[in-house]
Amino acid sequence: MTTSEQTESKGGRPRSEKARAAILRAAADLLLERGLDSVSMDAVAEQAGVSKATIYRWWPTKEALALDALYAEWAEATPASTETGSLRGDLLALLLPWVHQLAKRPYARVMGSFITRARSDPGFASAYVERLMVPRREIARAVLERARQRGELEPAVQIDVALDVLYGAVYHRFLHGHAPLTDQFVTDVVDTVLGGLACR
Amino acid sequence: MTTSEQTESKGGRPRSEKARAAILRAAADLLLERGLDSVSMDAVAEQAGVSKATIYRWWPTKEALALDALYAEWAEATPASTETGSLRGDLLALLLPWVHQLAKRPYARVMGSFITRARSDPGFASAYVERLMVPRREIARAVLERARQRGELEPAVQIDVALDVLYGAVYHRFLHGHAPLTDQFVTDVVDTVLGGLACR
Amino acid sequence: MTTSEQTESKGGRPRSEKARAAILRAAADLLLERGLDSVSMDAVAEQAGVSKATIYRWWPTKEALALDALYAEWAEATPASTETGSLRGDLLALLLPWVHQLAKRPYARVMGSFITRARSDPGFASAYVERLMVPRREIARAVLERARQRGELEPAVQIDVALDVLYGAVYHRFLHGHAPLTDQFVTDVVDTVLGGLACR
Amino acid sequence: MTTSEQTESKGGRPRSEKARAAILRAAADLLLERGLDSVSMDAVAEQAGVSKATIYRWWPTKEALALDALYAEWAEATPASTETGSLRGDLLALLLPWVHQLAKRPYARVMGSFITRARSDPGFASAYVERLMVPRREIARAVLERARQRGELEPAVQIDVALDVLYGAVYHRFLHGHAPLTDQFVTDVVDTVLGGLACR
DNA sequence: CGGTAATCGAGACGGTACGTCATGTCTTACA
DNA sequence: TGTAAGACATGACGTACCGTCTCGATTACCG
Repeated sequence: MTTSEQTESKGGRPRSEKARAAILRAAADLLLERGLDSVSMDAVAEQAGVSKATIYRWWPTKEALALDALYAEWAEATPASTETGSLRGDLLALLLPWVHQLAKRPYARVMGSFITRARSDPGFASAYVERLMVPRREIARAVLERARQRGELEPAVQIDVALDVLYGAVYHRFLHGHAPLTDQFVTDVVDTVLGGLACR
Repeated sequence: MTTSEQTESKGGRPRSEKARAAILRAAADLLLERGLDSVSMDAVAEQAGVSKATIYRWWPTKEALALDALYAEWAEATPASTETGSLRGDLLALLLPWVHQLAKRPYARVMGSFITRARSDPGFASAYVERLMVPRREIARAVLERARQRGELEPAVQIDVALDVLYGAVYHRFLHGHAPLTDQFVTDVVDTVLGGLACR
Repeated sequence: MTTSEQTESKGGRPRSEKARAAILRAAADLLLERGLDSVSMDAVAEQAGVSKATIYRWWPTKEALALDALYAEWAEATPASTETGSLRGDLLALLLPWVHQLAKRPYARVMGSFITRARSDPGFASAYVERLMVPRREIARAVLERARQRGELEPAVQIDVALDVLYGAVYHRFLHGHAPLTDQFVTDVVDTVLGGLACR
Repeated sequence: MTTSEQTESKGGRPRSEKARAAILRAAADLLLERGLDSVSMDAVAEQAGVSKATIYRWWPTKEALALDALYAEWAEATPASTETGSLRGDLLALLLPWVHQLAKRPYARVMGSFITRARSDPGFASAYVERLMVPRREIARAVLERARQRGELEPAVQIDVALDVLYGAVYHRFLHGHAPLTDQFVTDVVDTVLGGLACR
C-alpha cells in the first residue's frame, strides 16, 4: 500500500480526519521548506500534534506521505482542459501555468527523493507516475490528438515521443537547474519542437 | 570543497593513493548496487579496508564521494567527438553509446540523490553539472554548431534550447522510468526533434 | 540530573525495569573489571543487550552511570548502626567491614575517575558526596556523639575534624596505594587517633 | 619508562631542549586549566609548536607527561627542612605552605586522573608515589623522628601510621572537596592528632 | 446502553548511522 | 638521529532517526 486509504472497518473508533489533515499540512510545509531527507517523522509528528504511530498506521514510508502531501498542490494547477484553437496555444496554456506552479516552491529537491525512492520501490514508482505525471500527460495527449484531427500535426509524429520531448525539456531544467526555467524558455521549447531543427 | 583534491603541502606523510583508489572502488560498487541512501559511510570504509576518518578527510559528504566515484565510469563513455557527416548521424553517435552506458547499471537511483543534494547545496550543484553534464553537452553543442555551418540547421534554432530538448527527452525516461529507454526511442526523439511536430 | 530517576509521566510506554537492571549489572561488572576509562558506553550497551540511546536517556554521563552502578554494592556494606559499648569498638565495627568491602574489588580506580569528574562537574560532586560519603560519615558522627555523651571524648574535640582524620587515613592508603590497607593498619589508626601523638 | 630521560646516544641530532621545555610548559598550562581528560596530545603539540611524534618519543602516556609537567611546581613548595623547635610548629610549617600551594590551581582534578592511571599501571604508580609523595613524606618523617628524640612523642606511636593520619586528613578534603581546606582546618588536624580524641 | 474494537497521545525501546574527535603509529623530507 | 608536518587505522563519542512496541484514554458502532 502506498497511500493512505480508509479501511472499511465495521466497529472501532473511526479515523480522525483532523489528524489526517494536520499530518498532511505539516508534512507539506516541512518537506518543501527543508527537503525530504532533512525532515524526520518525529518532526512531522510534533508539528502536526500527532503521535508517530498514527502516521505509520496510514503511510508506510516518508516518501508515501510526501507524495500524498504534495499531490493536492500539484493537482490544483492541473487544468481540466485547454482549448485555445491552436496547438501552439494549447501547449503553452498547459505548460506555462505548470511551470509557474513549479517555481512557487522548491519542488525539485523533493522530486529527487521521489526518483530515488521510485527506483528501489516499484509500488512507489507506480503511485508516483500515476499521481504526478499521468494526469497532466493525458491532457497533453488530448491536445496533440485534437491537433492531429485538425490536421495541424505531421502525420508521422509519435505522440508518446512528442510528449517526452516536450515535458522532458522542461523537467530537464527543472531538475538539474543548469539554466533558468523561464516563460521564454518554455515558449522556445514549444516553437523549437513544433518547427523542428532541420532545414527544410 | 566538494571533491577530493590533493592539498599542495610541503612536508608530512603523503596521501595514500591506495586508500584513495580503494575508497572510490568500494563506493562505486556499493552505491550502484544498493543506492546512495542505503549505503553507509561505515560500509564504504569497511569494504575499502579504510577508516571512516580517512574518507571524511577528503570528501565532505556521501554525495561528493559518489560524484567522484561515478565520474570515471561516465567519463569513459564520453566520446571526444563524433563525425559521421550528418547531423542525424552525429546525434545518434553521441546519444546511443551514452544510453547503453546508462543501461548497464542502476544509475537513476543515484542521480535522484544527486538532484536532491544539488538543490540544497549550491557547491555540489556546480560540481555535479560541471562533471556529469557539461562535458557531454559541449560535444553535442559542437555537433550542432558544425551542422549550422554546413547549413543543415534552421537558422532560427537556439542551440541551448535544442540541447535541453534532446537531452531532456532522454533524461525524462531515464529518471522517471514511465516508459523504456530503447535505441528506438532515441532514434525517434532525434527524428522528431529534427523534423518538428508541425505540419509544413 | 545526575542519576536515573523515573519521570512522573502520565502516558507513554513505561520504563523497562529489565533494561534498567541489565544496564546497572553490566556497568558494575565492566567498570570494576576494566576501569571507567577503558569501558565504553557501546560495551555496556552490548553487554546489557540494550541500545546506547536507552542508556543516554537515563544517565547523562558514564560517571553518573558508574555512580548508580556502584551505589548498591557500597550501600550493602553500610551498617545501620554499630553499638559495641566503647568508642574504640564502635569505630572498628564501622571501619573494618568497610575496608573488607573495599578490598573485594578494584574500587580505587573508579574512585579516581569520580574525583576527576567531580572537580569539573559540581552536580556530580554533590551526587558523589551524597551517595558514597555522607551515609557512612553520618553513622560515624553518631558514634562520636554517643561517645561524647558517655564522657569518652575529650571535650575540645571537633567532630568534623575527627571524621576527616579517621576516614582520611583509610582513604589515603586506599587511593594512593603507597602501603597496604590491612586490618592492623585500621586498628593502628584508631588507636593512634584516640591516644594522640603527643607525650602526655 | 615513565619519564623523559635523555638516551645516551653517540651520533645523530641531539634532543631539542627547546622542544622539551615548550612541551612541559604547554602541558602544565593546559592540564591545570582544563583537566587531564579534556586535554588532547594534539592540543599540547599545537600549543607547544611541536609535533605529536616528538611528545610520544619521550613520554609514553599523557599521564607520564602530566606527572613531569607538574613535578616542578610541586617540588618548589617542598621545603628542604623545617626547624621550629616544636613538633606542632614543624608540622604546621610543613603542611601550611603545601596547602597554600594546592589551593593555587585545580590540582585535585589531575590527581584523580593520576590515581586512576596508577591503579592500572604499576610503573606509573611507582613514579607517582616516588615523585609527588615520598619527598614531602620523608621530611615529615624526619620531623617526627626529631620529636621522638626530643621526647615529645608518645613512645608507642608508629610513625608510618602517624604520617598517613596527618596527610590523609588533608588529602581527604583536598580530593573529595566535601568541606573547605583552610588553614584553620590544618591547625585543627594537627592539634587533634597530637592531643588524641580520647579523654585522658 | 453497555460492550467491543479500532484509534489516538505519549513516549520508551533496539537498532543503525551519523560526523567528530583523540590515540598512537606511520611516512616523508628536512636539519 | 631528531624533528615538523600530517596522513592513517582504530575505535568511542553523543546525537538523531527509524520503525516498533506498550501503555492508558478515547471514541464510535452494534448488539
